[in-house]
Amino acid sequence: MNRGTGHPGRLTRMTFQLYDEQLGRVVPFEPINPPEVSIYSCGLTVQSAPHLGHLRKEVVSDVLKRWLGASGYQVKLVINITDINEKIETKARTRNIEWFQLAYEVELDLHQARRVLGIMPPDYEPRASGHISEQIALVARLIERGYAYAASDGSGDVYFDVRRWSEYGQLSNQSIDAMLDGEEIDTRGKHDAHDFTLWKGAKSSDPPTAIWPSPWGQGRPGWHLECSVMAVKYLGDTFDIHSGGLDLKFPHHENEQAQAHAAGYGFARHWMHNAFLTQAGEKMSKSLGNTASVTELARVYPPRALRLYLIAPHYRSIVGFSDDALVEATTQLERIDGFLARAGAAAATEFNFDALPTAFVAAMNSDLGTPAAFAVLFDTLKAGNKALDAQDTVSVATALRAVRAMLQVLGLDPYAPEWAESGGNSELNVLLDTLIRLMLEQRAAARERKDWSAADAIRDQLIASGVKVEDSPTGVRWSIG
RNA sequence: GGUGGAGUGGCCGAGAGGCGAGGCAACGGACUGCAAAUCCGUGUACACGGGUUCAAAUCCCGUCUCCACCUCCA
Repeated sequence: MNRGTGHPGRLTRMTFQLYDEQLGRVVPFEPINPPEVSIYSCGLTVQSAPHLGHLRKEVVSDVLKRWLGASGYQVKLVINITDINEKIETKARTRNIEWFQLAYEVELDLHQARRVLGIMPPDYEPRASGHISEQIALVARLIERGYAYAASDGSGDVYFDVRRWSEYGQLSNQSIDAMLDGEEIDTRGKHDAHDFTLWKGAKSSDPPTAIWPSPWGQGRPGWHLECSVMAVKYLGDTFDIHSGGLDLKFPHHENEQAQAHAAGYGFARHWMHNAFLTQAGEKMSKSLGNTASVTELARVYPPRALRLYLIAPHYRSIVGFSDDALVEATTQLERIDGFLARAGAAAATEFNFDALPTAFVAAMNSDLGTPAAFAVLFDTLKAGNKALDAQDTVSVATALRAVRAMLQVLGLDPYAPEWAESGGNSELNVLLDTLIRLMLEQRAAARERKDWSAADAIRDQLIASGVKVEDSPTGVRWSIG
């Protein structure tokens, strides 16, 4: 990525604002060690292929990273892989494979889905199973400090003592006494039903490859523990942003924070939660069975349209999934690409972030305000189109530079390397172009002799084959559409 | 029961006291041989009932409906 040299870093760096859930308003973002920014984003439990809702989270952290990068920060993004989970084991068993095989399979699916949507890989992607010793150390530390205890029922479990930690509930603004009692929860061995598991004693049904020795006997770490450990290990005791889906706010993030703070870590300075993708008004989730597969959708819609659809609404807004919305996103993308083509954009075109319109910068700085940012993009597109009509090449070039820079931030620039492979086989493209140009020459000849029916017949054939033909003062252009 | 969020024009989707974000669709016009693309124009939108104010989609009170979390979940 060409960051340019004189990007507006200094300006934007001071003014980026993020929504603070506890205060209910945006607050200035102040990194601990500028220009570095450390972000931990809760990753997938790799039990089945990711759906579009999961990818919304990925795309949000990708845009956040791109924006902070464009603003002059050096971003370190860590996204974990949760590969220790009973559902993974159960599913693997039904397929007669090991849990780690299934986990790895899904991890590869996730990577593929990221590539499809032009999401840059995180800077590191640790797996929970690779951090057992660190997790055991954290449990021991919490016991030592009096915030955790081994179960008295011989189960080998270790729990976090929520009543001993007075700030428990702070992140999600809940009090233990007001929470559901949860008669369903097996409270044996717990001081309080809300105490959560740090270490789970082994059960006879556990695969031998999924249990580890510990001071409390054979077992495995609890889910919440993994993230606390990996975040601290890779980003430090205190880091800038911790993000994830809204459903993780409680209990996962609450518990993560409780453990980390009780262990004496500063932990996350900002929490960021993205809202869900919904289907018919309900959260898209595996358990509801209303998920949309990324790879399947990518066969129907241009992948960049999927990405546009995911980032055009604000990250804290619920987004309703529908085919109509994806069709619309595709149309919007065509508007963008139409301008790029007419303005003569090419991979080699120079651009940098100085070209970003100030309104775009302001929008992005305001809690990653992508809706307003897209409004600026479309305004610029209109200005560029007008300049094109007026043959004002200077204004066209200005608009093009601005559009390219904005698309770069949004991860939608078709000439960026992440979309290069979606361009298909270049030899085939050259061949296709030659053939279509042949037909267009025949059409031009027919038009020359005012044989409209012959000219239109050629165009109709092309349209029927999925090739769009556009006449313009500077010549004919074709595109697949 | 607790916590948080939502209800905006045909549709999607912003905003959060005054001047109609943006997009898609539709209609009219310009351009075109005709189209396509592009541009110009066209909309008395803010769940309901009260209140505050010179001014309310935005603030206050009440009501209804919906969603999420409190259990594995982006």
